[in-house]
Order: sequence, then structure tokens, then C-alpha cells
Amino acid sequence: MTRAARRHWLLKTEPGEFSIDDLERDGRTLWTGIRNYRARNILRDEVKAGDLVLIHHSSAARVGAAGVGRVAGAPRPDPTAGDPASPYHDPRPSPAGPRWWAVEVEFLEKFPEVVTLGRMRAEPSLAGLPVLARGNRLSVQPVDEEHFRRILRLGRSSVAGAAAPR
DNA sequence: GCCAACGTTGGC
DNA sequence: GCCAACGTTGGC
Repeated sequence: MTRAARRHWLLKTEPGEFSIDDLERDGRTLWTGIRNYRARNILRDEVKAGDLVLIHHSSAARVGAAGVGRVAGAPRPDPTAGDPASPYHDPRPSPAGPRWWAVEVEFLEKFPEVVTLGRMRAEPSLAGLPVLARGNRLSVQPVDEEHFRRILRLGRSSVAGAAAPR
């Protein structure tokens, strides 16, 4: 383990817009449309190529971690910000350089079942995970490596999981 | 659809 | 720079 250890993140998406299935189908995608400064700062300044990300479905029937991806390149200016045809178009001038940033994400795996927020909350070892905090709206969030591993384990074992509600 | 929590805007 | 009003997010 080096000091420059790979970091782990959670990326929110509304599956009605873009889901883990879409990412699996496409193989990779440019993760655009982040329009919050705190999320932007994390994306632009901290996310590195090779970092692993949980793909998190929000505003969905099953809210939670749906799979895993990997950051496939350095963050770059979000092209949708300058595209009048995009719902994420931001017409404001940005004289000091790009305001919004995006990053390429490649598909790694889809969990057999979404690891729901309820499932995560039932897991004492996931205490402190930012996405579980009340009122947390950040669309790019850090995830501890240990938390990441535990969610991965939950996701991979969810079919065989004993406590899956029907 | 409700509504709590958060973020942004804008008058002062 | 304060802060109230407004808009958005997002779980439920």
C-alpha cells in the first residue's frame, strides 16, 4: 500500500437517465452533468484515473449501489456545459476556465441486486458512510476503502443473501 | 406527492 | 457579507 493509494468514490445517477445497465451496454461513458461546486471540486481535484467507483442509483425503486466502475482517464471539462442542446447546458460565461468537469468511467461489474440504503444501514460496519447521512445530496462522494470492500461483498453475495426482502 | 435538507440567488 | 426567499434533490 502506497501513500498514493487508489481512492474510492460513489457516483450518483438516476437510472431513468443512465443506469448501471446503460454503463454495461456502453462499456464506458463520459460522466457529465455534475452541477454542484462541492461535487465538482472533488471530481476535478481528487478523482484520478484508476480509482474505483460505486455506481449508485438514486430516485429509483431500489436506491443504492448497483455496481462498480473505474475512472478511465483524467477529469476534463464537461462538454455538455457548452452545448445548448444539452439539458446540462450552462450559458454563463466562465472567463476563468471551465466551470464544470466530467470524467470517463468504464464498466466493471453489475451487482446481482442493488445494495439498498436500507441494507447498508443494517450493516454496522458501514456506519459513517457519507451516502447514509441524512440530507446528503452530493453526487460525487468519497467512500473509505474498507466501506467499499464491504459493499462490494454485499453486492456480490446479494443473490445468496439470506435477508433479501421480497 | 410530500417534505426535509441543502444549495443558490439577490436585496440590502 | 448577511440572510430570507426560492429552487432542487432525493428518500420515502
